This record gives sequence, C-alpha cells and structure tokens, in this order.
Amino acid sequence: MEKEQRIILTTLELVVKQGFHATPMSQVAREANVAVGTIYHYFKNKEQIIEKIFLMIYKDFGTVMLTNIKPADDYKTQFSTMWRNLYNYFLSNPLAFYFVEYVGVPPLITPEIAKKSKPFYAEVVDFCTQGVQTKKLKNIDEVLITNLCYGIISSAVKLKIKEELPMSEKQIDQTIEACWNAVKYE
Amino acid sequence: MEKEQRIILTTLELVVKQGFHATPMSQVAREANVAVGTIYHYFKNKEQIIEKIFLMIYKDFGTVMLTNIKPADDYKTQFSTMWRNLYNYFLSNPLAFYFVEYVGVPPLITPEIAKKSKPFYAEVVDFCTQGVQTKKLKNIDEVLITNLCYGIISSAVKLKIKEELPMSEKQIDQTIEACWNAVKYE
Amino acid sequence: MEKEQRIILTTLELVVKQGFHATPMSQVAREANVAVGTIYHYFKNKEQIIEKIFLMIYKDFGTVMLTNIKPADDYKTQFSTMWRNLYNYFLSNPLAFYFVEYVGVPPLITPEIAKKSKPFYAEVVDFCTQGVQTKKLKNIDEVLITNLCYGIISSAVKLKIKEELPMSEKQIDQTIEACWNAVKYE
Amino acid sequence: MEKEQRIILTTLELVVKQGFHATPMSQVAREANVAVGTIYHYFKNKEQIIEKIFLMIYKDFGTVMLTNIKPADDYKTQFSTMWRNLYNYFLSNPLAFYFVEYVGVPPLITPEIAKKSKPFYAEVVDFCTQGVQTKKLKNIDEVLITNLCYGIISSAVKLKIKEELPMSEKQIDQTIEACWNAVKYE
DNA sequence: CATGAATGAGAATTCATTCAT
DNA sequence: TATGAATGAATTCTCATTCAT
Repeated sequence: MEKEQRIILTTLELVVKQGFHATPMSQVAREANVAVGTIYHYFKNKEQIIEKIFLMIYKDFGTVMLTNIKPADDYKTQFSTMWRNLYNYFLSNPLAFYFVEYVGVPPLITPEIAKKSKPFYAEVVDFCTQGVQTKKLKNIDEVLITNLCYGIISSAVKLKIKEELPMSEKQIDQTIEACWNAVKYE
Repeated sequence: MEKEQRIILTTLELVVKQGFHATPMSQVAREANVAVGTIYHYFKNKEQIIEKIFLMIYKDFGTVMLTNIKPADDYKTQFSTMWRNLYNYFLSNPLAFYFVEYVGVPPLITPEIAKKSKPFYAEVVDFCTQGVQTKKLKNIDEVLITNLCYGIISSAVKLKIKEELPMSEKQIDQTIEACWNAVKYE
Repeated sequence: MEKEQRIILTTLELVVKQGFHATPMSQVAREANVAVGTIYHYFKNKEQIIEKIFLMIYKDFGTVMLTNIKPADDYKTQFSTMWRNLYNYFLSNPLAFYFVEYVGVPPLITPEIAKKSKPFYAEVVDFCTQGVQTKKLKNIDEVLITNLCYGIISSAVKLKIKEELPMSEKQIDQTIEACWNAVKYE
Repeated sequence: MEKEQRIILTTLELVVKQGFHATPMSQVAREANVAVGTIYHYFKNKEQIIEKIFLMIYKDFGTVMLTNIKPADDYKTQFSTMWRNLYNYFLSNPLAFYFVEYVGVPPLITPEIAKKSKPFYAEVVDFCTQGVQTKKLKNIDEVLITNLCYGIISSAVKLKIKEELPMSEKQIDQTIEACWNAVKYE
C-alpha cells in the first residue's frame, strides 16, 4: 500500500534524526503527505509503526547477510562475506543502522517484539553452528560468536558514520579480518 | 552536594528505564525528594543533567579500565585486564551501560559533548598505540582497535543483561580472548 | 428495513451504555454489521438517529400504557393498570428506560423534538382530565397529575434497576397505590 | 481555594448546558480564567471534577432538606417542609438540578461514587423510618418512600423549569400534598 | 444501495520551565 | 537556597462525515 509505506519510511527518517519522542505525529503526517487520521487508519498507535519498522529492517538484513554466499567457497570466505555484507548494508542504509542501534531498543522494543525478529537471522546463527562443528570456528556458543562479530561490525560502522575514521578499504579489510580472527579455530 | 547528586542519580535511573523524553522533571523531583524548582537551581535545563551524567560515566570507566594494570605483566595480560575491567564495570553498573548505549547518544549527545569525553579514555587508546609500536598488536589504527574491542565487550554485556546467554566464566574468558585474537600481532 | 433497524437498535444499546458522545459511529457501524457510509445513507447525522429512537420509544409507551384498559373497569382500576403497564414496560425494556431518562433529554433533545412526542401520550393525559372532571381525581392540572405519577414510577424503576430495592410484588403494589393516593379525589 | 472553586463552578455550568463530552477543558479553562494546566494541577482528570461536583451537590441538599424542621411541629408538617425545601432548593439552583438529573448519573457516576453520597441524605431516610414506626407513614420501605417523593418533586421541578406549567403556589402545594398522600398512613 | 479509506479539526492531557515567595 | 503553583504550547489520538467506487 502506497500510503502505509510512505508513513513507515517518513517515520523511520524522522525518528532516527530526532528520536522517537521528539517526533510528533503531525510532522510524520505532513512529511508523508497524508492526514494525521490516515496514520491511525493503518497503525494502532505510534509504537506500532516502530514495531513494523523494526521487523522490516531485521528481515532485511537477515536476507542481506546471505547474499553472494557461494557454498563452493571455503568457510572463511563465506564467513567474511557475511559480515562484509552487513557492513555494506549498514553503510548504504544509515537510517537502518541508526534505527537498530538507537531507536529499535528497549524500552520501545519489548522482549516480545525482539523475539519476533529472531527467525530472520537464524540462518546466520546456523552457519556459525556449522563452523563450530566442522572445527572452522572455536568451540564458542554460536550466539556469542554471532554477537561478538556483530559488535565489531557495529563499532566500525559507527566510526565511519561519525567520521571519526575514514574506514578505508584497508581498514574495512582489517575489521572483517578481526571478526574472523576473534573466533576462528586454533 | 547532597541534592545535586540525588537529582543526577534519580535522573540516570529513570532515563534508563523510561527514556529521556518519557521522563518528566516532575517525576525526577518527586523521586529525588526535591522540588521541581530546585532542579533548575542546579541545572540549566533537562539536557544539562544528561550531559553531566554522560561525562560522569565516561570519566568513571576511563578510570576503571586502568585498575589493576601492572606494568610488570606482559602486554597481553594488561590488554586483557583492561577489557575485563570494562566488562565487569558494565555488569556491576547496568545503569551506566544502558545509559552509554541508549541514552548518551545522538541526537541528545552532540559531537561537542562527545569530544569532551575523549580525554577520559585517552590512556586506553595510548596503550593500544604502544601495542602497535611494539608489535604486540596488528598495525591497525588505534582508534579502530579500541572500538572493535569495545564493540565485542558491549555485545557480550548485552547478551548477559538481556539474559540471552548465561555468560559463564568460560564464556567471559572466550570473550576477552576474542578481543585479543581480533587485534593481536600475527 | 433490515439495516436501518439494526443501526437504530445498536445505537440505542451503545448510547445507553456509553453515552451519546462516547459512542463513535464507527462502533455503531461495526456492531450493526454495516459500513459507516451506510449509516449516512439512512440518517442525516448522529443526532437524527437519536431523534428516531426518541420518537420510537415515546410512541411505544404511549401505546403500552393503554393496553388492557377495560372501560368496564372502575376508574381506579384503569388508572392503576396504566401506571403498572408503564412500570412493566420499563422493567422489560431497560434500554428504553435509560434512554428516556438519560439520553433523550436536553440538550440532545430540543423542545421541538419533545413536542413531536406529545401526541403519543395524549390519551393518557386525556384520561386524567376525565378523572378530574368526574371527580375521581383531585382538581389538579392533568399535566401535573401525569407527571407526578410518572415521577413515582420512574423512581421505582430506578430502584429496581440499580438493585437498591428488590421491588417485590408487594412493593410494586405499594408504588402503584402511591400513584393513586397521590392524586385521587378526597 | 479560589481557583479550584472557579474550575468547579465553571464546569458545573458548562456541563449542564452542553453535556459532559460536549464541554472541552479548554473552554472550562477560558471561562474559569485559569490555564488548562492549572485544572490538572487540582484534578486528576475531567471525570474527577464531575465527582467533586456530584458530592458537593448531594452534601448540599442533604443539608437543605433539613432546614426549618421544627421538632415541635407535627410529623406531616415536618415531612412537608422537607420536600418543599427540596423543591425550593432545586428551583433556586437549577444547575444543581440539571446536574443531578442528567450529568451526575451512570455511566459517569459509578455505583462507588454514588455510595459515597449516601451519608449525606441518611437523615432524611431516617426521618421516614421514624414515620413508619410511629404509624405516620404507611408500612413501606423507607428507601422506597424517600424515592417516590423525590420522583414527585423532581417531576414538578422539571415541569417548572421546562415551562410546561407555571407551578403556581397552589400547584406547589398540590405537589407537596401529593407527596404526603402518596405515603401517609391510612 | 453499500462501502470503507481518507480527512483534519478538535479533544484530553502532559510537561519543561518560570517566578513570587 | 528551596519551593511548588501556575502556565500554555505541544502532544497523541479520536471521530463525524465525505466521496469515489
């Protein structure tokens, strides 16, 4: 639906720039070119828009991380591609990054909503489980592995976005390599 | 000052649980046991309380990371101790963790305020610079090194706090080891 | 008309339970199983539904009061039957009672609308006029007589509906007797 | 308190003329000459103002009914005085009358609030109990007696206020006499 | 006849901040 | 220093009504 999408995207943009509470529905309506009432025709309340955005983004990057993964490649290559995909996704979608880091968090996102997002990145976790079983990765809980790497990528993205570092090709490579070294077997 | 401290700590607690905009000054006043007007005697406005908290916490953990660092120990040991200190600090001060992760961020914290916090962890960055120079750490920008490790620790803390993982002693060791492996030389 | 009736009855029910302004047309539509637009096909606006209900009910109880009135009976019997009829009608139609007492009143019901309802109970007033002329009832204005008795019945119904009194057969008899005693001749 | 009183009296006036839901707080504020926020300083919400008014009026007329009751007078005189007091009170306080009849009713006034008002007219009920015990009044439940008379008075007041009857001195006397005749012994 | 998406004015309520005491 | 009553702009959300289909 045309209008629903406009509401979602406008909210995403404003909420990231101004914060959830600092974003009035009237502004969302104005910038999405709909009437305030229309927003409430599609969403129960302000929080529900956030939930929709949250799930939309998580679905998104669950998919994105798996692109260009070629089973023929060796494990390290596939593993590195995954996290590089995530870095690239966040860089080309800074709104999504800001949202997951600062808006789509408690207390706005409850544990229940968070749970709904899990299936979207289940494959990534599974891939780490395989890595552990085939002795490509250290014998660490797969959830821990996934999150440590996520933490590395997220930090790198922040440095780039805040312009604290240029994040040259070399630095990106070093970041991805750090993910691998942090959890690789041996 | 007794009252000023009460205002700061109450604000920290409420702002973490409810968010900045969802925390009315009247509630801060009530729970800090002062009058609303009194808050404005000590602080120019709501934002200024946040700034004070922000700097207080950053000062705190700049100090904390350096405790028990014994120059006699080898580099790896000192490096590991530093990040373990951070992990422990966050675990015993969940309010501080939540604050730096979710409240003390843009757009509430402007780049100017953020800059004021840099001196507080300059020593940590310096320590990494030395590590690079003495070939203990890979030849990666020291800011990048610091932040990648911060990202790892932060992810681990989140898993523990959200109770997604037990974070046993072994898992903590694996996390600290991941920091080291991610950036160690060779 | 099927749908028009459903709209009227649903509105009656909701308006009695929630009040006029607290009853949104959307809810009427939903519970009457019609579209919002359909309501406006049958009624000019929300107020018009209330007017229709108002007249419907007044017509109703003008009729009801006269059932089982047997001219052969003596005046007191006929008079008592009338008010007992009203009591029974209200008890078996609590929605109607609540409506006339709390909803079908100013400022929603204007004097003009109220005037339209007068013919419906004209016969009851006439019957009182006859009572006065034949010295069965005191020489009191027939409108006053009618309304005093209405007040008695209405109070009794409220006690029963609010469950403040059981309103046993005996108490009902006492109530009807009170009507008679209040205005009977001598 | 000056402002609180102004809010109460303004609300009473507006709510009677326009209905509860048709009376915006902004209008109350304007006509009471206070800021909207000030209303919420004194009252939790709109409903609470109504509750305060409700109890204020019930307290009022519990008192009023007992004025000029001289124990030396015979029972009928005292009984009549009471109801005449009520009639006079309502006539000189039409706002109070409209309020208790149309605003201070369910669903706005819940059974719990209604219960709070009972002590205020307990003495009137007691007086009827005595009347029954001393065989001045019929052996009817005192609550029923009280309410039947209230119904009579209320109907008379309505006729006067709606200007359907002039309610001459004679008609008032007839009304009070009707109260007595309706429930007197014999 | 019937629908229901869309509207936007208007409602109740909140809350940062001020200021007289 | 400390208070808290008072403010009123701003917020979220509602809802009667319209109109293109």
